[in-house]
Amino acid sequence: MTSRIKFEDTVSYRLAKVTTAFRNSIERHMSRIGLHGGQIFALLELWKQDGLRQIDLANRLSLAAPTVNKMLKGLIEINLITLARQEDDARSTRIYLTPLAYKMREEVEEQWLELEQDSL
Amino acid sequence: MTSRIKFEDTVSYRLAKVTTAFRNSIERHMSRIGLHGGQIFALLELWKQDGLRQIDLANRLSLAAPTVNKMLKGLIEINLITLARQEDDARSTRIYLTPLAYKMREEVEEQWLELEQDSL
DNA sequence: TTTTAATCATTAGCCCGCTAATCAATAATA
DNA sequence: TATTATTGATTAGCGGGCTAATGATTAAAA
Repeated sequence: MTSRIKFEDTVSYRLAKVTTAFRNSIERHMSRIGLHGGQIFALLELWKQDGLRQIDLANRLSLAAPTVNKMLKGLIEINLITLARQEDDARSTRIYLTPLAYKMREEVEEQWLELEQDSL
Repeated sequence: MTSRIKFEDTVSYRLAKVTTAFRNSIERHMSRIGLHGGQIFALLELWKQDGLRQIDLANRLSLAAPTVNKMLKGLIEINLITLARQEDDARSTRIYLTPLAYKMREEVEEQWLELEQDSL
């Protein structure tokens, strides 16, 4: 007879449950202002520093390059960022927030605080 | 001047970081035995009780029906489950583990324990 | 200088979540 | 009984994560 783990009693199991629930919570809150969960984090970084390259953003968010690339397309779609190729290095593109993105900061902060309440 | 949140200092922000890191960790561990992160949880439930309907599994995992449906296709693909239509109710299908799925339990438990170590 | 290596962005394709919409079958009601 | 509502599975489509593979550009090395 092999040892049987009670998965439900493990930290990992509970953590896994929490993660999905929390991701849903972010999505629910941010959808109220027309955003998706992941997009917030890109905006946070760009509010701190505009004009990042994709690779910089990927590093700061600890995400893979294609993940960021796809996310940026979504942000361009809803008019929150623009991409501009660099003249000094034709490989990279720089990411710039639109005026709309700066305006949205307050709304995001509101939802973030509500999320914070729910999370506790 | 509007109040500016330091997102990095919020619980939600840190929790969000943890969620992605943890999901990656599950994926990394389970990929060693040819599984994906989400598939584990379906197996856990079916080890507890075989022959569930899709809707039952969805409820127990707190997942949407299409999510489960898609996941099951992946599990069929790697020969871990089979689906069988019910004769008493032609709407539902019952999910049955294959012998291979029962054999894999030990491997999964091993990886789960390693994951547990990493999570702490 | 020419070749090679490293860097950045991108595409393709997969898993894991979701919602909305559809279809078939069953249950409930008029 | 005939109609209507509910249920279960499925499809389509999207966001958000990943790896692998390409292509273009730049940097480094021979």
